[in-house]
Amino acid sequence: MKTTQNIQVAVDAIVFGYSKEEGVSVLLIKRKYAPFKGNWAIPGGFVLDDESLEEAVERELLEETGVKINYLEQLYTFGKPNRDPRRRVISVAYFGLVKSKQFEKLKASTDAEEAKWFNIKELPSLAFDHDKILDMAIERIRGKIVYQPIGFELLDKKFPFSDLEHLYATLLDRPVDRRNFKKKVMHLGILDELDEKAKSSGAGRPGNLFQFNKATYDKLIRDGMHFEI
Amino acid sequence: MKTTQNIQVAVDAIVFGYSKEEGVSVLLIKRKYAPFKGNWAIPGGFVLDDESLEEAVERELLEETGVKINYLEQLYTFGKPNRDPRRRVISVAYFGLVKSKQFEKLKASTDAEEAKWFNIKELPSLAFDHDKILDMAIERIRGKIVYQPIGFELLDKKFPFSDLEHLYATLLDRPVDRRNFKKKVMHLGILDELDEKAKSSGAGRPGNLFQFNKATYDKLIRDGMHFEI
DNA sequence: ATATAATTGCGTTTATTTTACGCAATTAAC
DNA sequence: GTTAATTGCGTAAAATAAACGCAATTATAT
Repeated sequence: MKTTQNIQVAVDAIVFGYSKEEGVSVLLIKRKYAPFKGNWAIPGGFVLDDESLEEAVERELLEETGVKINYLEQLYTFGKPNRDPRRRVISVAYFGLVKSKQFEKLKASTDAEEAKWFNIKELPSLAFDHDKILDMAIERIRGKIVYQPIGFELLDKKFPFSDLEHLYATLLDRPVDRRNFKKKVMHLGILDELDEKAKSSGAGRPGNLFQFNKATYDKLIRDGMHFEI
Repeated sequence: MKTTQNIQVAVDAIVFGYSKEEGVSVLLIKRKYAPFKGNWAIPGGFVLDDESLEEAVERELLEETGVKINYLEQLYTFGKPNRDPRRRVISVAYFGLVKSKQFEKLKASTDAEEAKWFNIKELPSLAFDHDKILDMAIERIRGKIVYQPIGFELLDKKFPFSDLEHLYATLLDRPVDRRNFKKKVMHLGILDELDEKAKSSGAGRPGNLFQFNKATYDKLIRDGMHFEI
């Protein structure tokens, strides 16, 4: 009742990073081997027989880019018969987030000739059907940030409030009223205001640092709270 | 750089149906073969080398249950190494909807000894990790019905307004104010009110039939409309 | 030192949306 | 004809979101 299948299973990871200077960026690699040698692509690779999909993602990311992700969720599985010119490959795409601090250290290796962050407004065209995958990931992060607290996964553990505001404005690509935004976010009751001040990042009055309180968030969610920005 | 993989790719389909009398139901099959012989399970099977994932879902569903689905979307991919006791299987789960009319005609065959609709409030425990998959599907349909017009895919093409109201109340498992609900839905401008009256389904005053206008919906969405119930 | 520009912190007012609920009209069943 | 069920249309109050004012704090330039 089952014919021997000839399908390979891969994972891909669309990883986003953020900094106030660079905006929202995505991690891409330049392919070292054919097909699409020299083209930019989403990092990823084949799943080993005894590892979970998530383990495969983390392994491939570390191998190809040196990056450790902070948040990972499944995006979509792409399985059209001819998406890879060599053979049938279905690819389970994940979408991941890294914290600001991790943002710089990249070291390409194995299948990747180079790893690099690209601002999501200045993307090259990609190998395979990776353009489509990336589009879907960008749509997902934009859609999700308003009803799930994933924005905090892109910031450092402690951050000035203005960073959060700037992240939302950048990602949603629209102005955010500072006062209403702060009212809304603080009213959720999931941010702890610390006693430390941010080290002056230039001009202006430095404010306190804030920190996302996941335990409180989980508790509130259990009690029926509805997160929305 | 790539070791020969020994992973099988399957698809599963969680199919929901609805009728005013039976409520929201899900289509399950009783397994004819080991493992889990005689257990209820989600319909599905292995993907053939040259078919897309969606084609595989439709083929398996037709084979195992005789049902043709009206709406199909990908749910999640399950890939933990030991979810199938025989060998490594990753399963791409889809979630589908059928219209009320299709609701009755079931004919089990191939791997299925029997196919049957189960109300989502009276579910048996299932083979493999199918309980988890089904939970996720129920969560998805509940979550999605409020921000995407998928409810109409469960009703017949023409339906009395009260059916729509009853569907939302049943699925969301909370009372819906008839007047506010109608105001909200009609204000979206995506339902055509027909001149036909529903044939009296019992007592009370019969109202007009309504019909979802997908063309209008698509146009409004392009113009930035936001569907929400 | 002092003025200037940048940024934070705390408000108020107005508009919009959601929720709660009243009540007459139509129809089938008794 | 009366009753029960259901539809169709509305209004008032409550909650939420949007628009905007302005003083306080701090680094930088003069």
